[in-house]
Amino acid sequence: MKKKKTTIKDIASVLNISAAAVSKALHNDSRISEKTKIAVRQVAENLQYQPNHLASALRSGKSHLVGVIVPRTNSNFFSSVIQNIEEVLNKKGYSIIITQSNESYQKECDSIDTLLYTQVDGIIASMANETVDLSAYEKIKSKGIPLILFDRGENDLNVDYIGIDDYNSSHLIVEHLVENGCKRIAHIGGYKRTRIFNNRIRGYIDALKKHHLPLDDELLTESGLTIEDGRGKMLELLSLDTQPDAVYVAGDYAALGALQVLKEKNIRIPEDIALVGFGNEPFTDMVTPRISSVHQHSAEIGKQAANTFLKYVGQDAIDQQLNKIILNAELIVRDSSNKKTSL
Amino acid sequence: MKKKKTTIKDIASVLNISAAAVSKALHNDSRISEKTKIAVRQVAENLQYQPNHLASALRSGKSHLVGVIVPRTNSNFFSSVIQNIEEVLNKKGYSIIITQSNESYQKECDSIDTLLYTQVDGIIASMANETVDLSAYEKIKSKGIPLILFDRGENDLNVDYIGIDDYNSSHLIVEHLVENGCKRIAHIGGYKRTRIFNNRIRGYIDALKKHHLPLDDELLTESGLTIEDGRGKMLELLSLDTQPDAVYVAGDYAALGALQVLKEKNIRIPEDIALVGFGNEPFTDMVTPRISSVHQHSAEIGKQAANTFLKYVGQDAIDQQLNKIILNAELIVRDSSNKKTSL
DNA sequence: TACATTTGTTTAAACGTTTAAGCAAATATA
DNA sequence: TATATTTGCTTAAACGTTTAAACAAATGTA
Repeated sequence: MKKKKTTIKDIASVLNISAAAVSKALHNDSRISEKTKIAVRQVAENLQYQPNHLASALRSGKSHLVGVIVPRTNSNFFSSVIQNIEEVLNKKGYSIIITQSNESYQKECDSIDTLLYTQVDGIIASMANETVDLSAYEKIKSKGIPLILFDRGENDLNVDYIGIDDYNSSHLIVEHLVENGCKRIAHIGGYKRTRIFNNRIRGYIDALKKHHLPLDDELLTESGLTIEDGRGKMLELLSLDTQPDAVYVAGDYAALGALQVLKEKNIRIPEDIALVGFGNEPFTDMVTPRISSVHQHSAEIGKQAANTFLKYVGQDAIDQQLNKIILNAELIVRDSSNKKTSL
Repeated sequence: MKKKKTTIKDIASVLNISAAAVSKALHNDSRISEKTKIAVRQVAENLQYQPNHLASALRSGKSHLVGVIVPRTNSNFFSSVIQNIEEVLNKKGYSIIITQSNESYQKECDSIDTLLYTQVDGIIASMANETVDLSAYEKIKSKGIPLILFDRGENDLNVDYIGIDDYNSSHLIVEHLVENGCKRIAHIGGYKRTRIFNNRIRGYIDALKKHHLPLDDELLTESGLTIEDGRGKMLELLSLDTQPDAVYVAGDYAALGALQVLKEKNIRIPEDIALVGFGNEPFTDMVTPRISSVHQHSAEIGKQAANTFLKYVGQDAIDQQLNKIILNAELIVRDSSNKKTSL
């Protein structure tokens, strides 16, 4: 009862030729006659032949599969990156296997094992927040397949990286807030151990200095940047003796939490406190007031990551270097921080 | 320079035993001595042995890969379903390959081909809006691997299906609106050719009848349910001679578009017009006013889909039937339709 | 006509596993 | 002691491709 799959041999026996000839015909080899090719294609069609990837990948040593590891897929940023990676790679005959780390180091290690086991030709990854031990990533490198990091990267791995200029983004934001008359700017940041959040924090500090603004420890906090974190940190900021007149949040979800608190406390936005998020998640444009945020060029990041992988395809020896592609982020100014239009 | 991967043979030659023995040792075969097993595991560790999935899958005929096809991953519903599918399947040693159809029939066909080519052991899918020709799905069935549909299904395929009770959800919504004093309820629906949207429309019509409300053609529209569609259809409804006092939108994104229009026109929600969405996307709880919506039990759907697949694993002959698992959806009442709390 | 090249195909090995079958040695059974 | 069973391994084939090497036939060249 089990359905027998048609193989190259079945086609061969129908036409009384060798399996090798069939294989070559299907690959349009120049040494196969046009007549045979047409016949092979015809029979393949009739028998509903489906090439077996496992066999060809095993034989050729190329699986034409690329692993993609992201913290989660349900943020607009990551799903947009993925979509663009897929688009570029599909055109070149590659499929992608997506795995989510859920920000867990353990899950990330498992994912890497699964991907290596599946014999992917390369891995494109954005690291989990938790990840500090790089051995799992070293393992990828040791297998001799290309590893491309994006957004959440790590210099020490010495591989290609695509991301935005986080340090400079903070400058843009602080500058914008200063222009809007803010003088006491707080930062609800991510964990410093994650490079991108560290860069945002450094940028924040340096930008304050540049504009001769007070650098107050109590205005700078670290968290996981969930909605709840945003609420909690905002409440803390409000309980200070001197409240900030602007809050720059390193993630949109946390910015949303902060926004909720401000609204509940009937604090006017942006008049009393201006708010800027990071990531330009679609909801920042949906809530009231709309939240200013930083657009991360997710589509571009995805495309560049895919192209970087393709650069290595066909190379015998993969010798990767720390090669950073840094895109300029764009600040999207909306109601939550724009005092000028609300005049 | 190319890095040589360690194989089972390398381990065998180190220990001076056969490759078969190594294979069995790694699979904990009872006919291999404990001593050998320990030695094998030790050497495997030392040589950084990574089993080759392609080879084992080819030989055993089981790839332990499951394909998942969704319209897109960036909705909360789909990413939650995926996450739960992955969770259940990972525990049983399966990995998933996710592909997005982007609501395109062509892309869906390509995805199916890629998945079959990759020799997945089964496919879990939610169909694209565009899809009417079922031949690509018939092809999956003809390969003798299980096909599980969720959310966007099709009876004619005679396979397992997991979804919510769309027809009844419409009843819940209409009932809720009637209880809130609404008498002229419009429906911004999806395309009737998609079964779930058809069911929502049928439910809407029948519920109106049940409550002896006018069934007015101009109150019932079809669209792709994007934000833009929601805006357009809402504007149409507002231009009617007698405006509705409630709008039931079959998708949250379109509901958001409708909400934007209502706010722009300074129409009070829910007093002048009550609004209900569908899908319980996180942003429905973020916007002002918060949008009432229907929770689709995405986690449960994912788990059930995965378990349904697992049911077929190990069966020689897959003989699928139209077997529907229908979950009860839950109406989450929020500000946009709740007149009682605003009294 | 003799030799070289091109064309179209076949043969056979290989990719890294798994697994049925076989077999010798060790152990148990009578 | 002779026979049966168990233990621990080996051998060899198979999974469905790809591909290097070989080769006969057809065609080109001198």
